[in-house]
Amino acid sequence: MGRGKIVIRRIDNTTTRQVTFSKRRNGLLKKAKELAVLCDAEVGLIIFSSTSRLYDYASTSMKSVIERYNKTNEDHQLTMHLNSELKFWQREAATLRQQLHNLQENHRQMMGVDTNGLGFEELQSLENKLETSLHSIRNKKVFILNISPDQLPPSVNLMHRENMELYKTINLSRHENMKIYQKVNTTGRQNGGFTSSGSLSPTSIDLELSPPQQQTSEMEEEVTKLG
Amino acid sequence: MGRGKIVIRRIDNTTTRQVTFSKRRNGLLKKAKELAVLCDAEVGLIIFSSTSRLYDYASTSMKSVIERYNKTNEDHQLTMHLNSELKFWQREAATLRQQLHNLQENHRQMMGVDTNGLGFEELQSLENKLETSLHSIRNKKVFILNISPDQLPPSVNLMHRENMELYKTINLSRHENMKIYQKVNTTGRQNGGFTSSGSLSPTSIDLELSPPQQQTSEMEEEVTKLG
DNA sequence: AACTATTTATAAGA
DNA sequence: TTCTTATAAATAGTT
Repeated sequence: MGRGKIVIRRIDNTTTRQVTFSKRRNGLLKKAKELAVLCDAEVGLIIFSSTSRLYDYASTSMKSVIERYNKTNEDHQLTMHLNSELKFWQREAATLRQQLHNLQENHRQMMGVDTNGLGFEELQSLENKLETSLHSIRNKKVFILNISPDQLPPSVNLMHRENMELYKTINLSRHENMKIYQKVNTTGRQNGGFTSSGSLSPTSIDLELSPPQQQTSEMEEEVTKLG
Repeated sequence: MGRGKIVIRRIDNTTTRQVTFSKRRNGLLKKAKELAVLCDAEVGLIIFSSTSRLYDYASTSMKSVIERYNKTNEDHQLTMHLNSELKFWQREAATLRQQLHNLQENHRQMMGVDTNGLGFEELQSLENKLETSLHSIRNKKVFILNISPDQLPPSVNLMHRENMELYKTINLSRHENMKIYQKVNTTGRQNGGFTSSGSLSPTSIDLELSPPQQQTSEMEEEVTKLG
């Protein structure tokens, strides 16, 4: 805004630079004042010339402006910090919620509830898992019983034998069911109409004890804990 | 610089004020940047809107600008303080110098030197002062002598009596001089040609002792100190 | 947020 | 530094 247009870069000529500094400094100070008055703003302006001379303006007082600035800055930094922390915990909560949900679903399926959406193969897999789990648990129990059969009441030993018989019977029926399924489901595999309802579901039978199959090292570790 | 000229006072209309704030704030920030770049200056600008929102610009960093400002301000305040202190002591020195000068002049006059610029009346006044002073001093001396005349060597008592006689003689001659002056100087009073030179000046006679005129309470106070 | 008639700022020259 | 002036830039009021 003058006789000629200029590009905004450092003015090389010292005299010109100083003259321009003087003019623009006054212009800037004037406009700072105007903004403060017109718009009811608190304004602080500090200018150091290249020769280190100070020129300043503050609508209230520089002390007040700087203190307010520092306070605002502190608040801002605190806000930013709290914000990032908040986001971290929100993400953490979302992850945990997801994990919880997965676990709940898994648990419901393990408990034989909410298995309508599962195909046979999935049910089979679930059954196998439960079987494995049951075996493991039974083994542990049997192991404990074997350690001190004499210390248990005779009624328990009786029950044990009784259950062994029942287990054998059930195991046989399971193998039969398997054969039937393999005959029916020679080709298609997706949701072949089999559900976990009725007497065909092995998981619905509530077994308490397993036959006395000895299991190994893992169990011995448990024994040391129990001893 | 717009469709109409405006006066620089708070804009009452809220919307207009906010719009103007937005425009002028941007303009101010732009000009602050331009000044910093064009003139190689360090600039810091802090603006709080009336709604307490912060807008700021610093050519280096606000921290740097504020630190430099505080440092400069400290230096400035220190300079101001030293300056005022300097001025105080300069004034103090001038006062003392003046007092010293006055006292020196007075002393010279009391000593009978540099009395050329004085008129007769002034000389008379000076003489009276010296007389009074002499009386006072003599009284004190006499008082001391009267306290313990036996403790002094006989030569001092002799001198005392001798001086008493001399004092009477001189006193008489002084009164004669006074009469002569009053005859000569019946009308004019300003520097009537009389100076402190020659045998007419009573102050040039060196008297040591006064006649034994008793003086009062003031002297008794002095005695207690001497005792 | 854009537009534009004006005012204002200022670059260059004296 | 200060003044002048042609011109660039900013912006007040309007759409």
